[in-house]
Amino acid sequence: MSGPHLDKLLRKLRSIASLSAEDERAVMALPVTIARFEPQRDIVREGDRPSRSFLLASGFAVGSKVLSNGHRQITSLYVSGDVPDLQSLHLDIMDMSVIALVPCEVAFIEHSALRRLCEAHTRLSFALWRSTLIDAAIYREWIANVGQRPAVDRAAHLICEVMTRVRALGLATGHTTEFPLTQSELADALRMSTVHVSRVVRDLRAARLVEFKDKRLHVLDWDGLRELAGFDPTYLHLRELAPAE
Amino acid sequence: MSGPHLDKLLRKLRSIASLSAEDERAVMALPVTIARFEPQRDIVREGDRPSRSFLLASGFAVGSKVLSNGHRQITSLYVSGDVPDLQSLHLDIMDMSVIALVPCEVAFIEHSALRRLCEAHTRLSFALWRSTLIDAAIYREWIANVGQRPAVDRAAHLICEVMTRVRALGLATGHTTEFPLTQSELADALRMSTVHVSRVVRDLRAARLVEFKDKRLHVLDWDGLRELAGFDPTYLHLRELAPAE
DNA sequence: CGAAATCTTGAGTATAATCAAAAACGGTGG
DNA sequence: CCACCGTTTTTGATTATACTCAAGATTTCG
Repeated sequence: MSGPHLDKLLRKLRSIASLSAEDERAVMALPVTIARFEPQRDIVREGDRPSRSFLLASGFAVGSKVLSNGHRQITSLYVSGDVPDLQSLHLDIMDMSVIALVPCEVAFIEHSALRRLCEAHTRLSFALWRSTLIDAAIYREWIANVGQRPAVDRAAHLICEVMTRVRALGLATGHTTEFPLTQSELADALRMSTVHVSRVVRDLRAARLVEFKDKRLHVLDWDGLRELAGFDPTYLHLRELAPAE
Repeated sequence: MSGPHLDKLLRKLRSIASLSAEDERAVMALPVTIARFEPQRDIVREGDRPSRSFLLASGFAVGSKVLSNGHRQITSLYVSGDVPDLQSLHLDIMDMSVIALVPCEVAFIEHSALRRLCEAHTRLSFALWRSTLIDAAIYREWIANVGQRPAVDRAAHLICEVMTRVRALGLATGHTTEFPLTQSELADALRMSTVHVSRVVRDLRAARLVEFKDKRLHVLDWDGLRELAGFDPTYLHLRELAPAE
């Protein structure tokens, strides 16, 4: 069952690597199982030992870890085209959960099929490896963001990252995109209380940098936001950065 | 020029994957260039485009990012056996620097040689990929640590991680190991001021959990420290966790 | 429309930052 | 070995950023 779902994966891989026609055919030939997850449902859970990975074909999801003190940290955001648990191909146990924020279409791909693909197509294997390395680069930036930026800059940086990523995948119209995080979820991503998120968002709005409406994000002043955040997209390792406007 | 340096790489790979005799021979046959870096020297720099990766054969290094606001975040710690910039095999530009904290012996390995190795030995390719995925898992945990734990727990968690990693590599004697970070460097890793690190370290000492002396770390009460930190080593994805004592 | 969730605002507080200065340490050369 | 220098660590006092608590407004959704 291929269909339009694997298109999303191709689009993602093309944004970070160059593939041959043969590579693309091999990707499109992957057998997948389609499933749908409602908001707040776990797609995989910390502690699971998956025998397959999944492509997020549509929707919006987050990766999260719950600590022994009960606090939750959101470690990553996923949009359509991402393969949030590709790591499970080589790591047996999940050390985070992936949670749907909106209704998500998901295409499961058996690890065995992925392994065969990697063994037969070195360039594709390297492209998938590269994809996981970019995930790691994003984690590094998040450590720095969560660690060293003041609250407003931190929020601005997250917004810059999301906007750059969705634009690279052609998922944004101008500087507007889906952004279904509640302020409580933003708080868990940005190590802030929900109260403080509310104030920070108010400040960003007052500075006429961004606007939130209907679970969508509008960046009104990209250059201003980028400067506030100190955002440099190098760490996203995109093949060609989408033009700023 | 192989020699004892590549032994360290083998030991590391064995701690996270199982290799055939043939795989091990192929690793030992890698051509390397040996270099030595003095404390505080950059081994690679943010913005570099390396044509080789390096094995840290001995010493202790950190990965760090400097933000536009001038603050520095240490994103990772590296001990002998680690290949801190293995990512550069598939990511052209460095998004962090790696800095020696003590005199470090380094074995450079050309990317071309690594690529040939991966193409010829699928199992080794997967082991190296796995190694980068474990790095990513550690980043995830750091995001959670920096984001959601109070200062003392945060420091305790970092110490637990280091101790577990060096013990898995056989680099510790009991619960004592090399630990050359100054409090200022700890501050950059744990998002604390140096003043606060001093107080936190005093508290850990007062609780008779750890002791620092001669750039070495002694864990006096492993279970107490682990409990304080809420430390669960799952995310390190070690093949067999070294026994706690 | 009503109930639940989310967001906003204000007031008081806590954790950790900053500032400042002194003590301890580590390496170097006399 | 010891005196000296720069670095690192410690301690105290003050301040700031962001948290908690609490209540009210708004939005979302069945």
